Amino acid sequence: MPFSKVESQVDFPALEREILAFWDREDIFNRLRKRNADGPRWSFLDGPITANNPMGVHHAWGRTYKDVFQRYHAMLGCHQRYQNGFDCQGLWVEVEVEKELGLKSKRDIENLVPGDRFASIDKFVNLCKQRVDKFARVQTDQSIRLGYWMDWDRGDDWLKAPDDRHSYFTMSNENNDNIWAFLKRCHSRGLVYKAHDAMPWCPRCSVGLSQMEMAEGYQMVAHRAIFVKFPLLDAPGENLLAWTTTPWTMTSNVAAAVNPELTYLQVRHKDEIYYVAKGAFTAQRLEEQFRRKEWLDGVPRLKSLEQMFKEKGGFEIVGEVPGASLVGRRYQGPFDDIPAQASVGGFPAEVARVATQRAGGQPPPAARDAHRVIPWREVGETEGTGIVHIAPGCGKEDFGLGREHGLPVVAPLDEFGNYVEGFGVLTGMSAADPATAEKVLEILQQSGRLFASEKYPHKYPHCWRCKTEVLFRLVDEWFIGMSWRDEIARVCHDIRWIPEFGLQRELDWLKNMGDWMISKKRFWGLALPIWVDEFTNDFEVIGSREELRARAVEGMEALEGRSPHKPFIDNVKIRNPRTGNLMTRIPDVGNPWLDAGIVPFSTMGYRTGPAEWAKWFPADLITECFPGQFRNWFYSLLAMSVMLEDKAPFKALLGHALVRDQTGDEMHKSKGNSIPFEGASDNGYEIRGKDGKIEKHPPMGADLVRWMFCRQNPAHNINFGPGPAEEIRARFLLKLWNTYSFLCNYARLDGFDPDAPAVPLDRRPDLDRWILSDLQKLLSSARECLEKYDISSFCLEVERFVDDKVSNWYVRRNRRRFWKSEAGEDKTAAYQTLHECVLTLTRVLAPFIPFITDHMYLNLVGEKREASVHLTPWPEARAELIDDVLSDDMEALLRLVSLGLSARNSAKIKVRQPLATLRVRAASAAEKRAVERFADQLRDELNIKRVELVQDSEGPLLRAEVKLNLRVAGAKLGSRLKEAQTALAAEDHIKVASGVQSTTGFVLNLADGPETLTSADVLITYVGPEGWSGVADRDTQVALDARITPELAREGMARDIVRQIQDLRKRAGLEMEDRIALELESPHEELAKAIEEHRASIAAETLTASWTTGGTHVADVRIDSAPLIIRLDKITT
RNA sequence: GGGCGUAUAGCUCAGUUGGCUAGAGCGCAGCUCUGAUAAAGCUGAGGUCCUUGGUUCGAAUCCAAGUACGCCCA
Repeated sequence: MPFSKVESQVDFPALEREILAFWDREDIFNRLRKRNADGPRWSFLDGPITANNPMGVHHAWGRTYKDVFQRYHAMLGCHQRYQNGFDCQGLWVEVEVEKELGLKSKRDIENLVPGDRFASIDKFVNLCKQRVDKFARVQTDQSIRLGYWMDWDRGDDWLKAPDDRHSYFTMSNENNDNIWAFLKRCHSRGLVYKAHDAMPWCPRCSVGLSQMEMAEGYQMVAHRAIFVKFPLLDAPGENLLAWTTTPWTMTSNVAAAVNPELTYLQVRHKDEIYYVAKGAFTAQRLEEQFRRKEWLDGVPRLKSLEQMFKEKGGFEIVGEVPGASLVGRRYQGPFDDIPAQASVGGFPAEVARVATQRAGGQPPPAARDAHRVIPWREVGETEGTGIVHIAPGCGKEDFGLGREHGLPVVAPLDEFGNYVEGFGVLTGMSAADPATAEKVLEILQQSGRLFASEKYPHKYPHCWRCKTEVLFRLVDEWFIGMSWRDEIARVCHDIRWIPEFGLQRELDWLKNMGDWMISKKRFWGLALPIWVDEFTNDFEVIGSREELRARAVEGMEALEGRSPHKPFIDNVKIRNPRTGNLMTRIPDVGNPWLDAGIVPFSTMGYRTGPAEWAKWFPADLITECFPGQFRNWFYSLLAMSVMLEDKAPFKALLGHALVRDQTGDEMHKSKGNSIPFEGASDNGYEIRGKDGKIEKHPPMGADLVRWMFCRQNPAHNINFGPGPAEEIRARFLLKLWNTYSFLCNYARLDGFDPDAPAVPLDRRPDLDRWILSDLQKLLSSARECLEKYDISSFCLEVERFVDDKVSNWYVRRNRRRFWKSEAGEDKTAAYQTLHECVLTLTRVLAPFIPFITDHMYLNLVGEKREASVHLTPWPEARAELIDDVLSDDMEALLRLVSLGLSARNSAKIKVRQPLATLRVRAASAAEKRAVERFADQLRDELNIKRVELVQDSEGPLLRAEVKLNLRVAGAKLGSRLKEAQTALAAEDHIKVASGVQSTTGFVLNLADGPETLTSADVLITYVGPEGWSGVADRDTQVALDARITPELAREGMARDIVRQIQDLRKRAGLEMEDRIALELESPHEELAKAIEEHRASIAAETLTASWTTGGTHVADVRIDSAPLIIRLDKITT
């Protein structure tokens, strides 16, 4: 039985929980999948979510999109995979597990089981796996609550191995094998290589950071910057003046770089000469940042070099030389007495060995013998001295320059960021420790090499996970050469990027990126399948577990039945076919974007069922949060797919921006402005406002959260919070709900049968045919928008349809058709029309707000029904119902009503007071038709007796009256104001009115010259004939007869009386259909007369069955200040 | 330094291939309606469509330069 009573107060979260239970109980999702099993395929590929913490409300944006498009395609009958993905491996999980265990460093992990490194790593890796499982479960439950329909793991599924679950896990064996195959393919093209490089390195995590990771962690910090003297060997008393923000790297100085194109000054100061770039000497360093307050507290404004020289006792500029003339000059380094500087070929020994090998057996000189000036065009004059200290073991560019110029490398740090042996008193000290910088300063001070020091604020990279400052350290890492980037760029053009600028972003990244560093010196991750012969440096890349099994000569037994993770895989050895030596796997794990990028292959059966795979590849759509992913997931997806198949792995990409708080600030747990998912869905949540006060807010429910994301333009950040939520709830969800509840509650009372034969369209009134026509238009646009993946446009259109059209016009105009007591075709038509609108809305909105729509659907349908709205087919527009002329006419009517109300407003007569006549001068054919065809609507809506259409031949209906706006025009005209007033009065006001509103303004000629008036200078009123109120909008004019005759006044009183009676009925607790006995009593003559005149209509409006005296419910009210006593009683029959 | 994006009412944002007097919501002011009622509606005030130049009969829209902000890269 449809139409159970609908309360207007609704608890959406509770309703949603009931629907969740219903879906579960009735197995709706699986019924849907079964129904679509033979349908055309629609391939969605889920980007794996990091299973490391519970979801926040920001995760719901992308997940809502994912669900919307899958549900939409399900309604179209498409067969889908519904596979969610979890990203499992990587440093972020390790860091959280470390935190849980209270570990401080990599060494602590290796000593987790004291004294047993193997067991320690095994234990740690297992804890990482457990953490992933734990949060994958949490996120699964949260996603289910969001209404996200995927093939979720439930109950015992969680006991299965990752490979056997419904969601995919990037730690699975299948994922691993596919990545191995990818790497082998890269190796077969000669792209895999190992390199020494000075890389950004986190001393806490003991791990190198890739280019993509480093980009995430820039923070403003102040470093001790130093100006150091490099005495030139060929000219005693002359110094290069070098500058650095990383004093610890001075120990490893090898060269100094100048820009050969710049001019350098010779500055004499205390009997010595200093070389400094000319522009750098006087540069007001970081002055701009200082002024913009991009600064740090406690850091003084920087001094120019000139100022420093002056303060230290004055200077004299004695010459200028081109930078090129400095190139090649040799100097004495700042730390030449330490052993590391004296080591031939570089330092430490391994570095010297590799360099010697590279140079064909001839070792480079020791660093202290290599100091000279090298040219570098990148050297600038805006910071420092224009002379850059080069330490190839401590910086990326330095390393590159060193290689270019054949310089030795001095690498000072171990994996914890401490100086190794060979650095004198500094050995054992941490480069990250500010005290070390002070020690370096002290040493340079003592040796007379320190010219000056300062605190220098700048953006410096930090470890994006643990926020530790990054150091640059010489390491050997494994890379995939990206010389084939053009192949990737080519397929980018095959993809539909939404927003479109995505393509440009991706191409930009591809153009600028370096080689892909794929190794990580950590524990929890993909085991890189690279086996090395330590004696010859031969290496091999293994392409699968089967291949490894075939090649393994030891350690394989222990790996069988285990996932290919550390530490067991580390014991597997293979033999070098060339030398017969044992080959050992490199200890590194892989970059986690390898894990995520392979999923178009690993999750669709690339290795195991190529025929099936080909049916799902490439995916029709992926959708993720934009920022970051161009260099992360999108990049790895594209790279891996191009390497394996030379094809884009997806056809369309829908990206969205970030979730901000409702004031536009970034959400942070620490700021107290982030919203946990459960808080938004069910529990309510607290946020800290800008004033620091904590406010509690009720839950929004999943549908509201979803709708807020759906209606948002994906290219823009969303300001999310209780304010916008409440606004959208009131404006859209409640409007929809109120309309639905209006329909149900009346349909219930009237016993409306939704399955009864339809009243033919030509027998339904214009209003019915209009709303049905506009409904069809909405449906076509729904289809169009969804095919373009543009849901925000559609959502905004639905909001307008529900609010402006259905709720505010159709229902309001038709209320009486539902109220009237007699049944009949007109009433049935009204019900059928509104029912169709609301029912169709539930279907078209089902993908977006799946809970509310299903609840509504189930209460709206009769015998002809599916078990759930989600089992209904997508509603297609019926072209035969579209009537464009009718839509135009209705729009014209709305405009005329609005003008009429404006006219009433300016006459200050309330709508309840009936008036005699409205005259309309129409500006368009549609308006003319509207006046004729909808005269009854106009009369009713504006409470007037008569509507007249003025013919064009009758001339204008209104006169414009223009007066100077004294406040504005007075300021402009001054003493000429009086004259202007007179002159203006003499002008044709119609012409003035149109003149001031044009772009040129209206020119008024005054005694001492013309004055141009604009619309701001005047007040324009449109006036009708005496006693009429007129309003104009563009060329449409309406005039309202504002004269209230005594008859009209009494009729107005009668309406007021009705309202007061209705009010009393309600206060007396009567039901809508209850009949009453009524008494009206007033000593006021006109009021009494009004009662007598309108007794019949009052009775009809208020369901008065008899007139009596002495009712029990009494109200003492005033009608236009005239006293009235109302007494009534419910009649019980 | 390079690339991409954004700039429209006090706030948040729509504005299609260039087209009449640039719109909405919130907020503000004044009202109204009243059996969808702890709901709803109307009217109004409020705009240098970032600036300058160009193309055009016509520019918020297209082009160029500049400014500011955001993101990415170096």
